[in-house]
Amino acid sequence: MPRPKEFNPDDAIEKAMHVFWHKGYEATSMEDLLTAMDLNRGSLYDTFGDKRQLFLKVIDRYCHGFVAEKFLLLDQPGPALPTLRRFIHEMIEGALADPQRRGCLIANTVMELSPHKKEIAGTLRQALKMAEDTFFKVLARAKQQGELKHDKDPRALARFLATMMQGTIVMIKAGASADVVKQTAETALSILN
Amino acid sequence: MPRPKEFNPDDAIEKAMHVFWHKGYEATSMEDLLTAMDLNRGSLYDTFGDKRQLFLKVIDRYCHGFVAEKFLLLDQPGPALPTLRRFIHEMIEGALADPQRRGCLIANTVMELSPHKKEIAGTLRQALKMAEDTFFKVLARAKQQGELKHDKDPRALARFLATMMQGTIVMIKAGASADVVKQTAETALSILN
DNA sequence: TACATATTGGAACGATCAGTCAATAACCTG
DNA sequence: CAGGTTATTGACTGATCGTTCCAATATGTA
Repeated sequence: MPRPKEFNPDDAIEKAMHVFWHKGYEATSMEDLLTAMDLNRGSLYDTFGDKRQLFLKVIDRYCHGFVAEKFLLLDQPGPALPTLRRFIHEMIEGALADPQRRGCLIANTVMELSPHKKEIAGTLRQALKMAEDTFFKVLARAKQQGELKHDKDPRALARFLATMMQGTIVMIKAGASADVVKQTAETALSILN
Repeated sequence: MPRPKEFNPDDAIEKAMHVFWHKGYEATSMEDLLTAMDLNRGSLYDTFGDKRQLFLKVIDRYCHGFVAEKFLLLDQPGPALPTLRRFIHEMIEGALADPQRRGCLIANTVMELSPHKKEIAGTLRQALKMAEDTFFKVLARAKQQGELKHDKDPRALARFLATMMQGTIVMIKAGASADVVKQTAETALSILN
């Protein structure tokens, strides 16, 4: 049996995630990653492969270990619409609370890389689809429970909410004030009435 | 009087714009720009300064000579809401028709650079504010002309539309289908009813 | 004709880029 | 303790980055 690693690969991935999240893919250098992850070139390349492979792992980690967990809140039983409203609200509060205003790593990557790198575009589409589907489930439940009028289309509303969420991220990154962002979200949510 | 330039600086800026629009700021090299603009290093640096200054000129050009012109459509007299709907529709058609799905240079730059580069963030915020204000004007006019119910808030709706527009751009860059994008826009516009 | 300036093409700058490699150190098993 | 295996380390690669500079050439005006 070999010598064990001196670092935790999961922790290292998470540290790399924050760098990519902050600076974007192109602007992040291996030097940045090495210092942030606090390991040496050899260890990084041996463990995670090159920059592209590391980034794919980071994206995967962000989607499954960071975003998915928050969307779990929407799967709880009980009143659906209040839960949905609370979720949106918390998402916005979280994005506003980040002093760096990094927004969403998925949206950032969509904007930076999606048109060029096909392999990663698939993963990103999948993540957005997951968000849409989760919205759909909670909206369908809301309709079933009589919280949503009969003429509302849960699928269309889910797509609308997903799109609105991305737009909100853009506005937050652009420096919009908290008040304006929240008011705009309320306007958007009024479509559920 | 000196020898005149052999190239049209405006055309050169526009060519540079398309490169930045396609690849983003960081991923665009001076080499890319030189070949696209079809001029030499000396000419480029003498005329436009360094990469950062050139990019600022590009952004300015995009905002004033590319976007502003399209928003002029909203200033026409007559029925306001149909004009607004047509504008949104055309914006989406244009973005979908671009085979490269480059989205919006302003949104791209907000996502890539806004949190880091303060000087450019101001220009971007200004551009987004212009969009919001133009939406506001047309919505205020709609309300005045009785096309919009009395309980609707033009300012809130304008911010909503601006945010929705950005979200739509993200979805288009993420590869959403034309049908879904248009349906989602219709859902968003139903808020005006 | 002569001066002034722009273009051209390329050489070269230091810095940084992503990635490689071999020597060294640390650990586990036997 | 010894032998084997792997992690760590830091120097090193070639390529590319943005930028500067220069000498040669071309073209306008005075």
